[in-house]
Amino acid sequence: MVITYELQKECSHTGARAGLLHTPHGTFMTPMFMPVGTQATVKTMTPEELHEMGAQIILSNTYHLFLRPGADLVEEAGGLHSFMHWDKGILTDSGGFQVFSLGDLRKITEEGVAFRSHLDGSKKFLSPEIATKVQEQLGSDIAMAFDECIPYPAAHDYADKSTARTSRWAERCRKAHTSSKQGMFGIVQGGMYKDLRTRSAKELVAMDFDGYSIGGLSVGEPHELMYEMLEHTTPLLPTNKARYLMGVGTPDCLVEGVARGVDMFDCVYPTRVARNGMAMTHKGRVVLKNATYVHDWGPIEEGCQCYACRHYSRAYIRHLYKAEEILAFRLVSYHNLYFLLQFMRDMRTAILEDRFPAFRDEFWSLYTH
RNA sequence: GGAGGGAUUCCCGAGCGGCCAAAGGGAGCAGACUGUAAAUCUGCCGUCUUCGACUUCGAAGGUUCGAAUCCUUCUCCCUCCA
Repeated sequence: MVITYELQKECSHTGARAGLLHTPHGTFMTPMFMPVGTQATVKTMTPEELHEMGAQIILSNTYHLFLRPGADLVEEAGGLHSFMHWDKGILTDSGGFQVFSLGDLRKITEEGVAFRSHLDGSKKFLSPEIATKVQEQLGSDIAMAFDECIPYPAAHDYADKSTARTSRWAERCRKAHTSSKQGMFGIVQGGMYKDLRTRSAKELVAMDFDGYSIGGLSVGEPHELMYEMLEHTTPLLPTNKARYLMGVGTPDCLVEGVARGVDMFDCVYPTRVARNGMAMTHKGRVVLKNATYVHDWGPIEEGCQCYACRHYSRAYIRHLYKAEEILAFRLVSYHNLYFLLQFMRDMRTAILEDRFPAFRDEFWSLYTH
């Protein structure tokens, strides 16, 4: 198997676990956060910077790269790693999320999904087989099965049919996948229904993927509901494989996800929010654009060792935002990613030292919002 | 010296008798953002405690039921002719 998970330590009070994920591009520590680089770039960050902040695996996206520049071109470049100059892990999302987010631009059938390109309106088609093929061409370390991310709220009947289809699609992906240099994860769906989550998990586990992700969460439902679904789902997954909660990236959800046995996360949140003027800290959000920071000469977060915090004040960064200077986006993207990456490292250490519950309590005592 | 044009709420700029507290931008302020159609989107933006009331459209007078819009004078800007 190309991708393997090695469990190192389980928390004695929660489901939290620390482990190692072995991939063709290195062994990475879990729990981990994966920065998102949809279009073969983590917006505004160079690979050197990602390295420096301790990023291990980054995400990229099948749908977006399929449309532009096209899988053939990336293949011609020698795959995504060499195309974008990143020598660590890459996980490619299958395009399943775009099935969910592109709304009217797409039409789902048993065969696959017909898209209207958001770039030029042209007709495109993605199926389990095509998504798999494209990901093989991209050459990521981990490919994701092509799924449908169910919106929230969704009726049981719809969620039922959609989840069953996602399973059939997963089976097709499994069959279509031939690469020996790439692993593939299955995606558990089921909406907010436990019976469907159970069925989905069982069906996927039977297909023996290299890891399992939990999809269709963090789509607008209350956090408590997401935690409940997670709590129900992770125990259904094998302990010797990695579990990946897709699309989650605020610190509160990360701790609670880890507490429920999740090993991997990804999210656009830190980078998107950075471009919109907000920094993430242990105390919660800091909206750097706000007038309160005009004369604030302290760093984004006191004690943070990131490049931005070591050299720049909130007042300066606020000025950069107001002047629409690109450096603001870079500095805060750097900080937010660093913050989450460090946060995951701290969690991992706490798990290894068997003090995760205390870590979690301390986190909640500081965090607001 | 002569002939025109113009002064609008923080800025630019529409309005040219009632539907105007006054379009639209910008700036400012605040909020949202969770497998990225996102350097995006939303709200507020004269004062007062909401309905509503009150004070505003260079200044002062005037016409009118009613004026940012019409008239008179004044102040300041701009263009052209000498």
